[in-house]
Amino acid sequence: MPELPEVDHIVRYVRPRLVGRRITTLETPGGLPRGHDAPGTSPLKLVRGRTIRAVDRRAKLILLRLDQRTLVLHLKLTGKCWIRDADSAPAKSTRLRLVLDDGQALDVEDARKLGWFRLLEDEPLVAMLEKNGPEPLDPAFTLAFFRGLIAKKRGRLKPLLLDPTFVAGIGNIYADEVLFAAKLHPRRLASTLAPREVGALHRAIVTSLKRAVADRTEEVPDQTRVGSGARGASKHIKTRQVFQRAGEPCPRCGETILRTVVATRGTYLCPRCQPAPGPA
DNA sequence: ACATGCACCTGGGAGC
DNA sequence: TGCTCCCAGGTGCATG
Repeated sequence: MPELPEVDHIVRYVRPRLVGRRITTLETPGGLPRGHDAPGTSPLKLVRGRTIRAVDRRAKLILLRLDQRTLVLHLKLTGKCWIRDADSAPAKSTRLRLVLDDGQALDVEDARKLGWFRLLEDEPLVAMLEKNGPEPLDPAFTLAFFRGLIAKKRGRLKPLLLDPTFVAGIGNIYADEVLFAAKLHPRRLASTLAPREVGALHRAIVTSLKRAVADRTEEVPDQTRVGSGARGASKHIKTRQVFQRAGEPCPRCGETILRTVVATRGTYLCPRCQPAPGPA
């Protein structure tokens, strides 16, 4: 489900409710994703009795810092996090419930079971985090830095933006929003960008993500869909210029927004603002 | 080394 | 109501 702004929002929501709390029990009411052992036999059992010292985000990962170790959560496409009363009935798709010493619980739900969680010591944690690309909202993500990154790339822009080792945190929604903001077609080759287009792309990445983070100010994140399913839209659809808006007018020029497929992913664009590259 | 496309899962909506 | 088909916001890995 979530990309950088959504994961960031979830972290801001759970952090004050988790930091300083001790985990008393670990439950897996809806069954674990593939590859996970039962908690009684896996390293996950080691979370019991530990105190949550901090909650951080890196890329789309949620990091629950415990004593000595870190519980890493990846929500993938359909993962959600809720703070619930520990007495409440868990949702059907609850993969993990961490019961806390104040009677609350952290529920991790994931209908498609694509997400995962792992308890890691510092060394493997650092190795895992290093595989992610740079954080686009970090002050170090300057235009000069970005020029160096993209100079080595030749592929099409959409799959490049979706590559988590290129830049962290961008998914299918923000890839389309970024390319629209930069007025670049998703099939443009990175190697064909003029210097001012690289500048526009850099600016679009930073401003689109910053705005999405700043928009998410409610205390409890919107992790639901209205109308739901694949075509469902969260209430933040208002902040989207093109994504899932096929058939609607472009907010910039009024041309009809198109849906197409690029690198197997549904892709939305304005054909006038984002002219297609030549056949070559 | 780099680019591409599919596999991994399940569920919801549309159309018949 | 109950099919069947299509779609889904991520990423690791096999394949060119």
